[in-house]
Amino acid sequence: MDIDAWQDEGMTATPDVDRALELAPVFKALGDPTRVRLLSVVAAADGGEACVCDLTAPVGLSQPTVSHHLKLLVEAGLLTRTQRGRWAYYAAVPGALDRLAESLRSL
Amino acid sequence: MDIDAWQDEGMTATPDVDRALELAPVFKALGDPTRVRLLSVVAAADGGEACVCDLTAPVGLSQPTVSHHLKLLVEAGLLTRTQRGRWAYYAAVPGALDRLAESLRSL
DNA sequence: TCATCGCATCGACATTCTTCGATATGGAGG
DNA sequence: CCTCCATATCGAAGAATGTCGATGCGATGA
Repeated sequence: MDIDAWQDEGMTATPDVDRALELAPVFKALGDPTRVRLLSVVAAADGGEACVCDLTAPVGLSQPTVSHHLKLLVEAGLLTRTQRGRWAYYAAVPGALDRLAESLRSL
Repeated sequence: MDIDAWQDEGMTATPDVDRALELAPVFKALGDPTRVRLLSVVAAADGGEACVCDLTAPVGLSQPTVSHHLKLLVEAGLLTRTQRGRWAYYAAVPGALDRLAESLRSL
């Protein structure tokens, strides 16, 4: 990568690069209509949480695909996963979107 | 697609789907560190605009690659392109990021 | 008019992503 | 235990993405 090249030259990455590198993956997680929709459905769900079985129908995709997208959203720090009984409940991370919006405004 | 399936069943797409479909492409444009960086460099540039020749060095990529990323950012409605002489000047679309941040907060 | 400069486009390649069906895992209940 | 049920993981296929060198194109200046 270019950044590695910089570091090979003994230079330290600028704050701009650091912020871009930590911001882009979150945006990438939001870069799919299905995931934006999942986020929206989860946030609007009763109690602020929903299990996978409640999410497959709204997005119209198979269960494995929905589980995959949910995993990406968790890895991006936008959703949490808690297992209760045999169900996995997904909920929005409080303030995550607000913090992201703030980073966006000060970009 | 799933949405087509819904429409085949005589259902109209919900506002959620519409918003996800118009929001996701913009987030996808921000889903690459290089493009986040380009946006930042352009915004911080003198006069709020920069030509391609000023942008290749900061991101450490080839000129065709930078032009490609800039095109994506323009298509996403985040940058404008104006040609003056033989230079192409890119500038941030005023308020675009703020509007995006707003959509994000009300997601 | 012709050479040059800045940038866009093209063609190609490797990588990543989206999606699915099939299968594994693990908790609940009989 | 053994069987269901809800999810996760796996493996694969097709599409999309990031990157580059080579080339095309419009504008400038000699």
